[in-house]
Amino acid sequence: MPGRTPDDHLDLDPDPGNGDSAFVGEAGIDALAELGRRIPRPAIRRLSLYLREIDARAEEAGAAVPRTISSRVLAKALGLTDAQVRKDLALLGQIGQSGVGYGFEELQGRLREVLGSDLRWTCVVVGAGNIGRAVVAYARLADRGFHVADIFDTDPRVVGTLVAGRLVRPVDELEARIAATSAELALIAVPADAARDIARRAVDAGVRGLLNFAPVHLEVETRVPIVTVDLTSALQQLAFLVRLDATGTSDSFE
Amino acid sequence: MPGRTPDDHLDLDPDPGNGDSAFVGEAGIDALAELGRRIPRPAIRRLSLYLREIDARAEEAGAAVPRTISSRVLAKALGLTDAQVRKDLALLGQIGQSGVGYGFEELQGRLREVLGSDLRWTCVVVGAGNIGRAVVAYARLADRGFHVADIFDTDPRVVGTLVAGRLVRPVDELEARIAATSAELALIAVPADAARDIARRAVDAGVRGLLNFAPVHLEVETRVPIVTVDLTSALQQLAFLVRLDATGTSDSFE
DNA sequence: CGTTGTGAAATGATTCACAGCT
DNA sequence: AGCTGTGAATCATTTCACAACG
Repeated sequence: MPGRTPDDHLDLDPDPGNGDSAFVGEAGIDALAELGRRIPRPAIRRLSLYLREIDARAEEAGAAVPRTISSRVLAKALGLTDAQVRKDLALLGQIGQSGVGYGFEELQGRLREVLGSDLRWTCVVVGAGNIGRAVVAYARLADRGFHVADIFDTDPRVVGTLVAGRLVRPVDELEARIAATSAELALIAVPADAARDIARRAVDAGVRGLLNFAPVHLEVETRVPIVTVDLTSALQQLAFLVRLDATGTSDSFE
Repeated sequence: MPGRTPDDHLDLDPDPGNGDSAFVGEAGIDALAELGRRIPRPAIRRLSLYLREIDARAEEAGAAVPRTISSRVLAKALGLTDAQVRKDLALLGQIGQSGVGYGFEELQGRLREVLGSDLRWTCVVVGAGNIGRAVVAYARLADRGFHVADIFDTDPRVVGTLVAGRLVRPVDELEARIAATSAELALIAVPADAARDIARRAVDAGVRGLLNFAPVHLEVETRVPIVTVDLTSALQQLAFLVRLDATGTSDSFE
């Protein structure tokens, strides 16, 4: 039953009334918005790992995808506990079946839905240095719905050249291109001292989220989600763990 | 899941009896010995941010570095609370001064000590694709003590070429070169299906920590710290947050 | 059997609030 | 005044344990 829980946890349907979730697993976006408010941050990261694992298994299995997959199997593959997996997946609504597991393709579909992998995200990449080029050339992204519309740089020696088949544009055109392409995400791969300015400009031009590779804390007046990936910080954390002789896996951002 | 925890926290706790850190290693004594306490995982990440911020300020200030810096100032720069900063820095021992703040250079030195930035870390990079090349070319790493000794690839068209002035070696030489250079860290930038094998080989050859860019969960028999940076996962998390209209900053790994 | 979903307990992390120092 | 360090309180997340189900 699509039980509403008195306390916290679990799924759609905050208020009495609208039972728009009568259909299995095909919850709408508004339901997602409500749902999201109750999803712990760490769980968001893991949801993306579940989808990654399931997609990998689907690809490997070819036509012979399993009918179901259990929390135990997912947990072992990702180094988590089965209880953790169940708690996370329960956030998506009643989707598993007692004694059986989770319907493989149903779970895959639901995760895609929730994570927005079934949508097309238009991105701009700012900075055509090593990181920017690596991102643009990363084919995997397009498979996941992330589409690079444009790449920008300031260096006149780089502007006008091709990177992964794409013309590098001068960064002056940033605002105009964001508007023209309706880009939702900006991937910032410029040096630290330029990142804040680019972030502000991108957000002012209408971008709704930032992925930041520069080693600075970004803050913009019109607040949008910002995820930072800092290579140096990741290495320092690793080095720290090595010195402590800690064993274990860590997933790291910034 | 008998025996092993899906570890998220370090609880290396060599010295059970901690009688109020009376000992303050202000000199360059063994930093971590005194630090025999449980450090929250999130705090490790933040410590590296503190050092990043302080280094940035030192560089900007040139010769005129401030004498002290307060938790409030650090907090505001990094989007944290001052209490959080104090709690974190208190982990390093009695290092601040009531009513004054933290000695700027003392804090800088202590953070470097604790994070191992004053050490020389020898790394190998496996995979000379876009990400591998970006890592090798990232000059900033050497400043932080991370030195790339070798870079490897399997592709015969890439082996023998130069990447950022370094000769790309065949991956068959991995073990021999790790031994020869005493490399402590391996940065894995190969496709997902090759990553597990490389991880195992690197660890067997003596590496003590892994930085993983491949979108897989790595596990090796001889357990060593592993930090994963997954670009796709980062983007998916960002996309999820955008759809929720969540505002806020997140630091992300894997 | 094996499996999910989930309250309840346990653990972990952050924030509060303030004593005490400069 | 401004500041740190820290116990206590709050908040968040994970793990436990088990009823219900196939």
